[in-house]
Order: sequence, then structure tokens, then C-alpha cells
Amino acid sequence: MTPPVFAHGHLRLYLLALLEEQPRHGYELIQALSDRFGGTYSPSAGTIYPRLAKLEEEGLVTKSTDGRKTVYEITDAGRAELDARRHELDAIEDDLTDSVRRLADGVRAEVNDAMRSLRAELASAAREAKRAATRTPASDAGAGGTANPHVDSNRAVHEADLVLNEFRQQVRTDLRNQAHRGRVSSEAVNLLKARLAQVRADVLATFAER
Amino acid sequence: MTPPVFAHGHLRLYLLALLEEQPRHGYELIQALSDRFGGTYSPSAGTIYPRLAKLEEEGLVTKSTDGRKTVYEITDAGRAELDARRHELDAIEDDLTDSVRRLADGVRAEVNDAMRSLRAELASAAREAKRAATRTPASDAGAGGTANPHVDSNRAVHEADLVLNEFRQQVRTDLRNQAHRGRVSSEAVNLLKARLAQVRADVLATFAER
DNA sequence: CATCGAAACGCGATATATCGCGAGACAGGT
DNA sequence: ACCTGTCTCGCGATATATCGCGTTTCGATG
Repeated sequence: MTPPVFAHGHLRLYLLALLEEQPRHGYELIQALSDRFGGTYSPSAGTIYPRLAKLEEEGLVTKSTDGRKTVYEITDAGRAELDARRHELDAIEDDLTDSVRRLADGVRAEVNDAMRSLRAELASAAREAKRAATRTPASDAGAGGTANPHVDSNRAVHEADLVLNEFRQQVRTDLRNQAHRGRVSSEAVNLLKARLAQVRADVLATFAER
Repeated sequence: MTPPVFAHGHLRLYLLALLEEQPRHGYELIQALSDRFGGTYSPSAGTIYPRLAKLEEEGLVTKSTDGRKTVYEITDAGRAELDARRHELDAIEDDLTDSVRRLADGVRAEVNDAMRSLRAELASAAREAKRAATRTPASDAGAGGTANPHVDSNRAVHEADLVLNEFRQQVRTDLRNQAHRGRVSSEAVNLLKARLAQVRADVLATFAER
């Protein structure tokens, strides 16, 4: 789903660069990376430790245990490797800021999907909990009820979710298409805002009528 | 912030009950608990392993290593403890379903806060990234330029995103509030759909006018 | 019986390490 | 140039364990 943040071998070099600044233990490197990405990207342990093991195997770093921490230190061979490829490092740094942006953009979209599934799960969990709660006391009556307004209501809400999402996506696309020609004014936004408020009010009114 | 899910000593007993069903390793217990909560609550390793260590210390379970796994098995003493407090277990089970519901309710509220701060961070990160991106190419020229249509356009689009999202959240909430009273008909959804299509058309029209 | 302090407890954060998948790089043949 | 199998690499998931903070429990002491 999410594309790799670091290209082939870039993480290796970047870790070396971080270790050149000062000796660090694994967890510290994870945090250091997370910091540079403003928390947007946190490399997992499964990414860092195998790389460190490899670097040690190649003799570019040495590890030493300090309490429950495993501190890694760069060796002369490591510094040599780093010097030889110093120019690549700048390019990596540039790619990184790019990756951050792409990640941030991706998150915006994914959060919505996550929200959807979260809400769906929550709703189903709530239903389940309610069933469980109502089962115990004294019920399970009316099992043959053909026209359950709740079922219809839930179906309608689900449909509405889809409608809302589609609308939102469409308008977002519309606006972006216009935006890169610099044609989206704040008046247009105000219009949108006002119209949406009106729609909401109208929809709410249909409920009040009953 | 979040209140404990398990009351004092309840986790201990619950783990024992899970181990009575079958021998399990630590991670498996975490997953088993996460399953019973429908993924809403996942006990952390820092919760499980100290408890297992304690149970072993008390002689209620034994551990045996199997590859990189540490399998825990209940002892006769453990079964005795469990028999002696079997009645408490039912009460715990009840509390649990309660906790799940409270957690789910809590999540609903917290997700909104989280979304808000996430959005704020994202927005600031995006601004930062944009600054960084515009600095490099060949610009900072129109530093005093008061009216850059692209900048304004992007700002407007961003604003529109917020408006769209707020609207979507509001209507979703509105519908759900009505839905659990079974008052959301498919006509209401159709109304919504039609009105939104109209709004989109109107917004697009303002661009065509230029 | 109240209260106060130590021990127990729940839990997120810290810390380390391995496994297996999928995507990409790369050397070799054709 | 163009496949093709292998090898590397990034990474989430799996797995274990400890630390320190805040709260709750519970027995001792007054």
C-alpha cells in the first residue's frame, strides 16, 4: 500500500550518517528518524535492527552493550564509506523531504478510509454489544418483524455515507483542477460553505417534520 | 487519560482462564484479548509479560521455551485458584463488555480530537514542506508580491477541504443521531444526493463564468 | 475506625530481535 | 537490448522483556 520511504540502500547510508554524528542505540535511531519526519514516518524496529546487524557484519559499525541498550558506533571503515559517498547523501536528503510530503498527502486520504472502517467497526461492535446486552434481560421477541425501520435506517445511512464521500471527492477534484490555474477564490469557498449549510438545514428539516 | 480496562487483579484471573483453555505464549494472549474486544482494546506487552512472570513466580503457571516463543501452561495450583474464584470470572466478563462499550464511546469522541490535531499538524507540515519546496527551485522572488493567484488558490482549496470535511462530519453525525430512532428514509438520502449535485454544479458554474 | 504508607497493579513507553512478503536491483545468459 | 533468476532491501507483523508513572489495595498503626 504505502510505498517505501527509503530507496534501495539509502537507509543504510542514512543510518551511517546518523551514527557519524554520535554513537546511538537502535531505539534512539528510530526516534531520530521519526523526528526528522516530524512524526509522520516512524521506521519500525524491523527496519532498523536488521540494517544495523548488516552494517556491523560489514565492519562499518561496532556494537557495545550498555545496560539493556545496544550502542552502535561508526568505525573508520564506516567513515571511509561515508566520505566516498558523501555526495549521494545530499540527494537522499532531498528525496526525504519529498517523501515526507507524499506521506503527508497520502495520510490525508488514508485517514478518511481509516475513519470509515473505524466507524463501521465501531457501529457493528456497538450493535453487537447492544444485542448482547438486550439478550440477557428478557427479550429476543419480534424475530419475524418484516419491516424493521432500524434496518432500513441503517441501510439509508450507509448509502448516505457513500453519497457524502463521493460528493466530497468530486468537489475536491473539481477544486484542485481549477486551483492549479489559480481560479479558486475565497468567495467560491464561501459560496460552498453557505450552500452546504443550507443543505444540512434542509435535510434536518425533513426529520423534524415527522 | 484512558481509565484502566481491567480492575485490580482481574487481568491476572482472566489470563489464568485463557490459559486453562489451552497453553499459549505471550503474544498469543495479547491477540486473544484483542480479539475478545473486537480490536478496540489491545493490551500492551508491558501489561501481559509482567503478569505472566508473576503468575509463574506464584507457581500458578509454568513456562517452557519453544523456539523463540515462551509457552505458558496452567498448573494444578492455577486450576485450584481458578476453581476457587470461578464466580468472580462471570462478573469480570460482564465488566468487560461494559468496558468495551465505554471504550468504543470514548474512541468516538477522541477520534475527533485526534483528527483535529492531526489535521493541524498536517497543515503545518504541508506549509513547511511547501516553503522548503519553493525555496529551492528558483524563487523567493515575489517576496513582496501581495497577490499571487496560485497561493491564494491553494489557500482557498485548503479552506474548502476543511469546509467539506466539517460538512461531511456534521451530516454523518446528524444522520446517525436520527438513524438509531429509525427515521432516516431513502427519500432523505435521495434529497441529499440531489441537493449536493446541485451545489456542485453551482460551484463549477462560478469557474466557467470567468 | 480512620489514615497512611508500602506493595501490587495496569499500562504506555522503551528496548531488542526475527520472520516472511513483495518490490526492486543486478548479474548473467541469450 | 531483453529476459530471468537470484539477491538485496524495506517493512509490517511477530515475539519478548523491562522501566517508570499514576492508581488502587490493603494491612498496620494510631
